[in-house]
Amino acid sequence: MSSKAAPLSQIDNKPLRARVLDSLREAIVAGDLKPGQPLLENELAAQLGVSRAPLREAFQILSHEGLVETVAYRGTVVRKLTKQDIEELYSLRCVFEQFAIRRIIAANNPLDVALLRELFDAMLLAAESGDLKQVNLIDRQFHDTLIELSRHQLLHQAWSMVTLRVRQVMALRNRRNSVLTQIAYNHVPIIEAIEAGDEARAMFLIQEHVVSARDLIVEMWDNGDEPTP
Amino acid sequence: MSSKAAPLSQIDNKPLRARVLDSLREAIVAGDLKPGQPLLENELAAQLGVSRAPLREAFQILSHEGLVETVAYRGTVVRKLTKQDIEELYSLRCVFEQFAIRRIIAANNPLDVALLRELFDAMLLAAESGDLKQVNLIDRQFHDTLIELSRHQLLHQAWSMVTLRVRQVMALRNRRNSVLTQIAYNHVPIIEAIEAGDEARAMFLIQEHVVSARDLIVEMWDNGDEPTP
DNA sequence: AAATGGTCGTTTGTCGACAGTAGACAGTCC
DNA sequence: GGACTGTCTACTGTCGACAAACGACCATTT
Repeated sequence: MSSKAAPLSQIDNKPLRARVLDSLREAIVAGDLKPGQPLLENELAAQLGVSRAPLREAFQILSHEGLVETVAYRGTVVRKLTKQDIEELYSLRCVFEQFAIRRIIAANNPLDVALLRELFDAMLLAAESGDLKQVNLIDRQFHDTLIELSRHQLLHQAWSMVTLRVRQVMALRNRRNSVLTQIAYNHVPIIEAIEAGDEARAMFLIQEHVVSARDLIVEMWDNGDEPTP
Repeated sequence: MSSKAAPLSQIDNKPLRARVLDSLREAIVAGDLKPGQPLLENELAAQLGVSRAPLREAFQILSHEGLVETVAYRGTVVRKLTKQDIEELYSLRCVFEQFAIRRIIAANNPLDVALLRELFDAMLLAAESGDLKQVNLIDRQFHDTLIELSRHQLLHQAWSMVTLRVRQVMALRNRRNSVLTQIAYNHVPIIEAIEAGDEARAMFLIQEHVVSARDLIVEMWDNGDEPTP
């Protein structure tokens, strides 16, 4: 965000609600606030050292992002994730990425591919040093970059709704390490298909990629959709 | 929203912010609040007879829906619609509808097609009696129904962001009457393709449909993207 | 015993008041 | 004269307090 050569870093002057929002969102997608957990306004306000007003304004956004659920006069809880939620999440994610890739291919800008290759190199590096956290971070960056390179603000906005909850899902399960370098190498054919302008192949590959990611999650998702008898 | 055979209609017990939200949203998508128009909190609160708190909470949602733009300490204005916005709007809309139709075809439920045919009949009826407003309403319902029949909550949520602003766009231009019955008949081949399970054809048709709708708007969009010199 | 009705405590919903900020305007120094 | 600086104002941001609504519990009635 900040320009890199600035002698003095910019003072964070964002409204409180924005900082509260970021804080809560991070806690939710990181899994610190568990699904189903009620968010009491008084308690949270005291904990964050703010009044209820900015907190409530942050809740509005979170609710619209689908991270929490608010019932009038009943309160706000972290949204639960059912198996169906996950199916929907990944299926829409796939649609978004396919659309983004189509646009990238149509734009046909060599710099785009170069950027993706850069990310891949970084991911490979992290994988070889066994840094799982870093691999995950770059993996996320890779897919976020796909969306950004599509240069479609509205898509970008819609994407944020999906990617936030995907992060939440990944945080809530114990990610098996799998083979790190294998994860990294999975991205190569996608980049190559984009580079070659082979739309059909890119569509197929990204779908495979997302579906396999989904399957990893879904099969080990323990909580049932309908816990009521 | 309300069930139709209820002897007593439900008393509106929604929180103020929700009613404020609906009111503002309707005013914006109907074009009563013009793009660029500043929304002064005090003024609007007085006008609606509420305090600023629920109004501000409504602003949060509207901002997240892309209908207004809020700058910290500067205020909130109705979001302007540039040509690029419209391009993005319709391109994403197309992606959403294609995805919805793929799911409808996959579900292969005859009742879905029946419902769509029903809507078509109603549209045709309205078109023949020259009721432009009604045709537009049913046209909207038709496309909303496509999304709903996909039975994909997340898609439905993302769709609302798109459809709201499409309504705004349509409200802001003076819709040429064109040939009403022609508009209605445009939907027939789409329904037939769904019925036949011909995915490729349905994809093509809905794209044509959306693109032609977009072209009608874009070509007569007068305001430039960058009015600043 | 089941169902109805009332009370109470907790939590959210709303309000009015105060503090803070950005931009506009005018004044001052070079 | 030009540019910087100080003030002023209208608006947003935040707060604490009060009102309203819900759910749980208990008393009452049939």
